[in-house]
Amino acid sequence: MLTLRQMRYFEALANTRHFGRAAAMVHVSQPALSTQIMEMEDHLGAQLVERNRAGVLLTAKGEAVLSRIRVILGAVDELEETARRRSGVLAGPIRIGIIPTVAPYLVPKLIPHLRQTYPEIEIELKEAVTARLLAELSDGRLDTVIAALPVEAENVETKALFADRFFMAMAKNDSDVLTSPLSENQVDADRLLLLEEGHCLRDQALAVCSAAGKRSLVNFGATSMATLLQMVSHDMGMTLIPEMAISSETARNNLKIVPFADPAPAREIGLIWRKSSGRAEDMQALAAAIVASAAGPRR
Amino acid sequence: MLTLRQMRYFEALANTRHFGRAAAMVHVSQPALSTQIMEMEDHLGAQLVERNRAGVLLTAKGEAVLSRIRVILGAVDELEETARRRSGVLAGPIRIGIIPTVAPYLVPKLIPHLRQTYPEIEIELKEAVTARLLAELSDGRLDTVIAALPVEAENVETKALFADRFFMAMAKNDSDVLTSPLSENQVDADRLLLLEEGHCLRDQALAVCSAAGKRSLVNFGATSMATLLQMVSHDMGMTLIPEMAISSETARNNLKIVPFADPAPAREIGLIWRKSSGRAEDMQALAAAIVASAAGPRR
DNA sequence: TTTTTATCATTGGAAATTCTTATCATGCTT
DNA sequence: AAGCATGATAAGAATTTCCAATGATAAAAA
Repeated sequence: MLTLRQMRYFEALANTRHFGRAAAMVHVSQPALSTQIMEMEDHLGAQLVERNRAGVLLTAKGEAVLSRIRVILGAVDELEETARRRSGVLAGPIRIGIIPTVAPYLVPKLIPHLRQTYPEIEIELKEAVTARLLAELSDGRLDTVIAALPVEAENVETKALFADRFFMAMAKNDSDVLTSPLSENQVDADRLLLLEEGHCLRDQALAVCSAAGKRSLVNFGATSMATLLQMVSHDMGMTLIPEMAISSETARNNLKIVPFADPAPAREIGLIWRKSSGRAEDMQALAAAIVASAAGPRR
Repeated sequence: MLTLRQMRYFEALANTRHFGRAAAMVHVSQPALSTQIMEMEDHLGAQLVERNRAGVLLTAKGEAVLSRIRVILGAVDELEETARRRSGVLAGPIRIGIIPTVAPYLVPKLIPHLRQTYPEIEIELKEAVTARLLAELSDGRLDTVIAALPVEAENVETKALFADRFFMAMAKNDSDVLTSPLSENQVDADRLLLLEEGHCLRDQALAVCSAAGKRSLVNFGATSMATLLQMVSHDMGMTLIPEMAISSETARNNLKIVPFADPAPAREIGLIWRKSSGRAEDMQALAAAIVASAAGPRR
């Protein structure tokens, strides 16, 4: 069996062209190195070096083998270095899944914050609906998921991060005159616009407006909050908007934001990871970073 | 210390996602594999796999390590295969040096002959004057040299291949009328054309014509036999031509070839290799191939 | 609940590999 | 011929790797 040890010895031998000095270079006795070189030649079925009084020469085949060995040893060094360099909290790769009704508002604050706090972090992001994210979490393609709690998943741990209150968004010139603060049963379910199937916010909106039974007029199913609010600003209806989306989505739209009466309905955003991941420390740090970047710039 | 064994075990584990099956795949017990994986994680200072009842998951770092490991193992396989594939007489790489007054006449016959007889041979050729070839032979950049004997070199073995008689070449319309066969002192040293310094044929020509002391008229020093005979055919003088060069060099030139009286002067072509090369078998085979291809097509 | 099952970790001692020291063999140098 | 430098060989010690048996744990079944 060919070993890295043999390759390292062989490279030393090729560099020094001398068994004794090569042995010293790899901190081993000369017979030990001799033996390994011989075993290597034996295993490869070829003479790699020529033994002379005046030192050692590589055969043509030895040269060919040497150049391949150098490539291999280089790759091994790289492997060791990259694997080892990253250690500590949130250092190295982490794969995060985020639901679409959170991602656009959280990511622009979270990522820079993480990069600054944990310079060695390597973030990979995935945006999808909760069910898909949980599936990927479960088979190991994600390390953690940011979604609305509660979630149905096994073998996971969960940490609540913050509550995200709901508001009602409608066109500034909407003819409906609603008392502010709003009470939940004032909402006309026929005018309620929703995200497409699968988004948890869709279900939450229906629950809040106690309209699960009724058929919503615009059953179009928007693919994103931005699209949804675009529709709202064209007075096609109204929708529930989570607090964290307000500042970025109302800046450029013709929208009026109406609060609900206390206790305001809200969703709870949480962090989810596999119990078996052994990354509790990373997860606590990540949770803190999320809370900080979601809350920080708000004030 | 990271080992190939650990990498092989890890790859099996990544493929099977199961310690027991991975262990079976590499023909080892499960604890043995477990231990190696743990040592690897320890050494790299990073968790590579996540242990679950429902199998095994790779961490993000584990995935990164895996892809590098696959590259490394692939390179090792290639190394083993290419090194081992070639074995047997004159199979694999051989670096041959040939002097310029032999190469153009021998190589076109020798190379096809070798390729046919030893299909796995990989020939690398170098053409240079004897001194340079012997230097490269001595420091291992060549495996063998084809040159005129005797040579001054240490730690080498030598095998005489064949004698190569000298003839005198002159322009067909040369005004000198020489008796044929020629005796050596008939040559007018002032008309003798020579190769440049360093070619053994230059010294041999001077020796044959016993003109070492005299200054040759055309001290131009041609760089090759072809050039030299070009000059001869333009009636700029005459020169010594070795027998092996005659057929190809006279075909297109306006030359007259005059033999010497017996015993005709000749050079001896031989094969030279390092005593320590351990390739005596290859060398005997090569010698036979050279004799066969130099003599064969002559009759 | 308790039991069973599946899975990976741990332990203890055997087997194998690898190492060191001492010595040998060889060919060059003196 | 003796001395020197170099790599090979030998014998036993140290280290690594392995296996078989067992433990620990959590999910699945009873």
